[in-house]
Amino acid sequence: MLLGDFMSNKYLTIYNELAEKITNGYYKTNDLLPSESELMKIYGVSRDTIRKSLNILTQEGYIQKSQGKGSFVLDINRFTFPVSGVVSFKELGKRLGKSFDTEVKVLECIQPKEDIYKGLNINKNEKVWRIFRTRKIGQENIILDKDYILQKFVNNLTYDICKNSLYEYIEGELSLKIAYAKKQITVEKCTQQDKKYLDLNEYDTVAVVKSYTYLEDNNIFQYTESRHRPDKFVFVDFARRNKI
Amino acid sequence: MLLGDFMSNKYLTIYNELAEKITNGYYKTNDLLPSESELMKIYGVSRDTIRKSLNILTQEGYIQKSQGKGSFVLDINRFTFPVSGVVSFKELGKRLGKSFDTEVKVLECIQPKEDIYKGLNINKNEKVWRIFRTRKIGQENIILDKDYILQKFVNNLTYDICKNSLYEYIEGELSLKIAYAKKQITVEKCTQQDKKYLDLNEYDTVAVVKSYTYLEDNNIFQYTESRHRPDKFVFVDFARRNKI
DNA sequence: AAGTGGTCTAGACCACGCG
DNA sequence: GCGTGGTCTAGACCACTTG
Repeated sequence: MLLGDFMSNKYLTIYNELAEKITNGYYKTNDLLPSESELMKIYGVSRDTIRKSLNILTQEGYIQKSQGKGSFVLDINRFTFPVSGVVSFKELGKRLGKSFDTEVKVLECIQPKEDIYKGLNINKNEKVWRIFRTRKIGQENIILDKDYILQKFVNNLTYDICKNSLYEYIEGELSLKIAYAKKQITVEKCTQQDKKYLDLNEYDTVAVVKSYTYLEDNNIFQYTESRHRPDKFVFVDFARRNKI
Repeated sequence: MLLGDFMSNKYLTIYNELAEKITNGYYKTNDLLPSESELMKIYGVSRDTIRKSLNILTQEGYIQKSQGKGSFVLDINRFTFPVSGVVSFKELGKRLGKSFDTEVKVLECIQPKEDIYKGLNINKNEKVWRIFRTRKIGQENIILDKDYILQKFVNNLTYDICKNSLYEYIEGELSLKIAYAKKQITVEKCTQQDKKYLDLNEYDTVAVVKSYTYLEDNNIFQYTESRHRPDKFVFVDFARRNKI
């Protein structure tokens, strides 16, 4: 299914509408959603289509189903910082209603060093874009993002694109389809580079989010290291228990 | 569906079998799984049942589907530390093939202080179990787990249960159904308590995972604070991009 | 053109909660 | 007993990839 086709999908349309109503407060925490058969009538679709929509709501933490009872609306606001999932910095700003200031420090197309090309599983000679950006909250530089993007997927990059939103350009203009990412969070001693680009004050460690991003065709596309001053770092996750 | 009923479910059985074959290496990274219609024949079930199994594999990061091509096996081993999801310490040890040493430091039933009962959304008078445990890797105490569990769900707790596995007791013996958890990861200055229970060496911060755990009937059940020495802390996440 | 996954439907039966 | 969600089936048509 395409991103740009404005949801010709029934189940995604219904998912979005229900999610919106939960976010709005039309359905409130601990309310029951209409039953599946009621939703069938409301939207004029089959039960399976309704169930697909409800499954996504469940997966995303909007509702909790209970056999014999119905679908309860969960409190989506207990944590208000939804960093989980593959989300870009600009999208994050939007969700939080704040604006962050991004500065592009480095933008170049290089043959990467060993640790990078090995991590990306490419050969030595393949070129990648190296992008360093700092993110300001208030007056202080809090986050340093180091991106490495395979050039074969993104021919041209400009300061403006990097300052605005890489993901917007990549998914919008280039219509590359980002599928999934593997992330790892650690705490590391800060480097000279961290000190150079960030206002670390008394801190001598940084919280580091390393992630590999993949496209729908299963090609690795990007490696990112996001380095945060510890006191401003938050990562939030909604996890369902794996049965079995 | 029950945990204890040995998967009378077709789609879970098939999911488990396929996941096992991927973990085994029977299906290798970048292989294509048999097509949906082949799997239908292999397992003698309908297409929807196969698709349910494949959806879970997709969700868990085992495979990536591609319209017109098939289902590719992903490299499940790029990160070998699957901490994501709701997983107990003992299960983690099993997956890593290591054994950790758990010591129960505090076990008592109390009326909690303000920050705890407010976080749990209960009233002042309700009793909770307070459990402090340290986890040793090698010779050093690396993790301090502080659990608060509502007493109304768990009447009796013993040192043995806490030392072995709380989750095993809760899901096995009491057959409470854990549904989901909300987690938050931050880095905090270490407290006197951290210094008391952990071998922090030169570190003056800890990585903190706070999580609220909920049952299938939507009741909050537990609050946990897991405090890690920064150099040994890793959190791994597999995230699919949210369309729309 | 043939094969793959993606969406949607209609109908059946089961398991659970509640009055 | 009734209504709820959970599982499973059979069949249809569409969209995409590959030869």
